[in-house]
Amino acid sequence: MDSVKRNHRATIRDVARLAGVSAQTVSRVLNNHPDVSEQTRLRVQRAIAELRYRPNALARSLIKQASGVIGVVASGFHFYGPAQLLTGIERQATELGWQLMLQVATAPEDYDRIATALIAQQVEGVIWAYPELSSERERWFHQQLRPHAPIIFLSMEAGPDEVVLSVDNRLGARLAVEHLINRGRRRIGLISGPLSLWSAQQRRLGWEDALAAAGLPHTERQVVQGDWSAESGCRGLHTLLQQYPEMDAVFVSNDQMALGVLHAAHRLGLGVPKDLSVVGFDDMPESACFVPALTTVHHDLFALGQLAVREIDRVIRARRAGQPVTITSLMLQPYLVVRESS
Amino acid sequence: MDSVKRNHRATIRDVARLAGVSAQTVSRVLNNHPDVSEQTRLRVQRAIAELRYRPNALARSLIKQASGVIGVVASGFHFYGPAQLLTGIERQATELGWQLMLQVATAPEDYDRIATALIAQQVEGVIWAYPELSSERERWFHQQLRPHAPIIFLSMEAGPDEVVLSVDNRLGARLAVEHLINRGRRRIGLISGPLSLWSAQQRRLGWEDALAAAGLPHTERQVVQGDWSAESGCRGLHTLLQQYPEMDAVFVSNDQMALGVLHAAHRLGLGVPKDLSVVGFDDMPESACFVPALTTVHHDLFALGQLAVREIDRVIRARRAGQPVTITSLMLQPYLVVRESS
DNA sequence: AAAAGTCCCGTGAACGTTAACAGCTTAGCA
DNA sequence: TGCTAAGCTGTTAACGTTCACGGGACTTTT
Repeated sequence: MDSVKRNHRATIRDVARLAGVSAQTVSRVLNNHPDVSEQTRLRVQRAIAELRYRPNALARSLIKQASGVIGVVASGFHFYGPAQLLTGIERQATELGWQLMLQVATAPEDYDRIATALIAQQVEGVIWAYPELSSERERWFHQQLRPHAPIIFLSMEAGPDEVVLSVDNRLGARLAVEHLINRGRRRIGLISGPLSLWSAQQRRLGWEDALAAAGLPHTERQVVQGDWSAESGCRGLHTLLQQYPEMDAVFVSNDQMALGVLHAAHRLGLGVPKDLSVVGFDDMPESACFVPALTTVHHDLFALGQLAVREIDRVIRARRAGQPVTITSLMLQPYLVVRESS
Repeated sequence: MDSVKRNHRATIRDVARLAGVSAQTVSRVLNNHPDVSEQTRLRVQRAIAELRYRPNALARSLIKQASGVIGVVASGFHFYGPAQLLTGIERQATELGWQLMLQVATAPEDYDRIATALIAQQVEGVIWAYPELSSERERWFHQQLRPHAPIIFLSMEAGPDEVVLSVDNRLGARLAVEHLINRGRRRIGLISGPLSLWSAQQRRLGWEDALAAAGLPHTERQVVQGDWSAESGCRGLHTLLQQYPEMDAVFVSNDQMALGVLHAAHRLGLGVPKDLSVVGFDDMPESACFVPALTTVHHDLFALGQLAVREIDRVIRARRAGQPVTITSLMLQPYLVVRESS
């Protein structure tokens, strides 16, 4: 008798049958089209409720040629910066009604898998927040992803025809190091992040800028490369003190590594800031609670994430409407927060 | 002449036409079906490459009645625990070939929006990692989400017919407090997380367990509620010292708040562990670098996330095959890591 | 030499929704 | 009275893929 299969989700046709109307009319009710009489609308809504009908976004995407999904390529959740970025992206995306398809990259080898997945899922735009620095990147993206969906890159080198939103890492680093110089420090070390990443490289350049502007030397023995983790900051300080024993201040490329530096200094009996000044980068909320409280560079990655979504949203809407858009690259300005460690 | 629209993605039919075969044959090549001659396979693959054809996962999902997507409901990226969980989930999901549709909940008011979105996107399973403690939860889920997709809950109270994977927070807290008691401390305070969350409540119960087992009192003045942030730990210690001045040790419900406690103690001139022992919960990598290094409870949320994906994968596969599955709730055992702060 | 099996390939329908169009009714107007 | 417009509803086709089925060519078996 009952031709509806058990355990089968109700479709728009089931609703139509129950309400005694056509599928098209149900569709009109679902999409708030005006051309439906109040009486029919109510009947349809009752049928929807009774059958617990839920629209199928996949079918809708297929016919509409618009999935309502944007892809996000992130580098993980471990560190403060990426996490803040994701938070901003997520917040703005749900506010504008976009769904997020999340992809985590750990190395350039993941690019192919990620691009394939995003294209298959018909994402309408991509926010690429894996800040790798590679010469092949541009060629690759143009071939693969770009023909299918617009991309906005975050925190990387701007190439031609690419839109990149970022924080001015170089400026931030310069501010940090200038501050150390103003406090009378002259022998300033650097614990950098992985130099394959644009942000790490920019922060290093900012450190060089400040030293050069003050006529101070910057040599390889003043630099150690970490991996953003506290533990690497800890090791970094030990190595740095061996390479560069006369150091009286250190600029650390993120707050988590700076925490390791504070720890190591404490262990070694070095007073901060008396014997060694320390400045970090990120201004995580925890940094105010370090012992001693950390001087650091503040940047608003939450805002950057939000902005990225708003921009991709603009591009996508314009595309749908067949209008041309221009969005341009942009850099947010960071600033220094002075606390006890300098 | 050329009937293919400009800017239009190639479809399986375009490939078929170019290769001189039917769409079905192209489909067979794409899905590695055996019944294709080597010669045809090559012709099709050449056509795919030439047209830069990419399969449309939405169309495939629609006909296959299987989206290959699982929904993840998270509480954000700010704190160590949730971030670890997400990392484990993401890693295992890509390993098993699942796509992730990410939803962030900040309050129970978000449930409706999130469930609607996940159902619309035809997720085949849901990992619910927003650890809220609410009596209405069960009723709600049975009505809404359960009929559409299996759910695994993480870190919450197990109800009937619900599968919950979690860490034994209560045990972890008991271990921490027993350790403090073994070190001779008798007046042990608690800085808890938001008590609307199951994990925070469990940790509080573990603290009570240990005190009760040792015949020690536990009163309201020994407790302060924080919000997981370092800053709230800082404030928490101040409040707690006012309410409970004779305190000689404190169990802090997560490491980030413990950082705030260490900071506040340092500011107040309290020696840790001499005047005040501190034990945290989480064992974030940074905790080993706190000043002093933090004694804390280690739990493996990465493994928990992986496990959750493996279990939902099992359930989904069984469902597809029409087989019954039983998965059962489970608790991972945490352990104590003793460092300098106790 | 017929029957059966294997290999390879194509046809038509279906998944759940919406776009485009057509058609019917009623109202308004000259 | 006839004409136009407005309001509401239904029909058909389409989105891009796969499933179920059928069938031809060739090989093997009896």
